[in-house]
Amino acid sequence: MKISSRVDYALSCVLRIADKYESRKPVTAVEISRQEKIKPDYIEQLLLLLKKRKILKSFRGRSGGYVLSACPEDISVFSVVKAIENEILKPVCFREKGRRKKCVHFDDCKIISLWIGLKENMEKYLKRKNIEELLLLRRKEKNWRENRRIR
Amino acid sequence: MKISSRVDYALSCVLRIADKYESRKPVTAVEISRQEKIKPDYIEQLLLLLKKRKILKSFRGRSGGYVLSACPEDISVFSVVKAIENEILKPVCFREKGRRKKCVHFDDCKIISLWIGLKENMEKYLKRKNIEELLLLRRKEKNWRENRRIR
DNA sequence: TAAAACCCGATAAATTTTGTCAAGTATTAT
DNA sequence: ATAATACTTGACAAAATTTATCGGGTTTTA
Repeated sequence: MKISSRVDYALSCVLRIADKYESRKPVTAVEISRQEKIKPDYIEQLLLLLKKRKILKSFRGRSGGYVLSACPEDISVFSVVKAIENEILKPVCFREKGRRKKCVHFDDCKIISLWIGLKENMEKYLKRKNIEELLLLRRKEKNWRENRRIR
Repeated sequence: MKISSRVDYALSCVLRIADKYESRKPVTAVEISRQEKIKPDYIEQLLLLLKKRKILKSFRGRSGGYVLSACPEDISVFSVVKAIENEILKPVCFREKGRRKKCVHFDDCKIISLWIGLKENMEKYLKRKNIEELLLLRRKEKNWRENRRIR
């Protein structure tokens, strides 16, 4: 199991836009594209999903682009993941395949409840993490490196 | 993201074998195959992995089969998942692709630490769950259904 | 009014997962 | 002994999913 690259990229995009949150200047897809080395068309897909879920707002026209629709602290990692994937983990019963509609041992199969629990656990974790937190981590490390360089 | 069917099936297998833990009778791949409607060859692959990780022991020959190598309570769901998948979640940095060996923004990219945290969280959850627990859930429900039927 | 940016959907390419098959070796009940 | 039963291994084809690309729009503003 892997985190999909789309989710990972989406998070990068949000972070790039969050970097400019103070200045309130919209960030364009092309700008992010240059920074992240991803084609703008591909980024666009992600930004649109993020916008649909109200994580981003966009301004059109010549000096347009995307901005956060809330402050970094109020945007959870979960909401970003959810915007892209909808379900971070799909609890599927693999015995429902074929012509059968229900799991062979539907009544006494408790495995799916395990995956549902796992999913809830993951969601709880991701809800605790927010964009601000990731931003701070980056900045702290950056400062640390810059201080090191000076000496 | 989905739990792979292999993990799900492996867990079913372990549960089927655990059902017979008291009687100490080995359970054969064909037996499980009939119960779970999966081809025996496919099940074999999973059983072998489980055996390699010491979750199962096997007896060869005419009246052979598989048994648990520990009591159901001492087998965590995590160990089963680990036997099949090795890593429940691979924390990958998607910016390492292409000719570049390292992430474009290696130093200031903290996203991967997020996935590492998520992975640890998932593992913790799965370590708490054991086979006995799943077994009890099944049996409880079964009894409940049977009591209902009698009245 | 042209440039810059957003918007949308279809589809091709790559990767991963899933499942099948074949050809063995080892063990034991009879 | 030996046939039946079960375990062992590896290669590979089919299916599903993910990833990425592309083309053709519309809207807005310097």
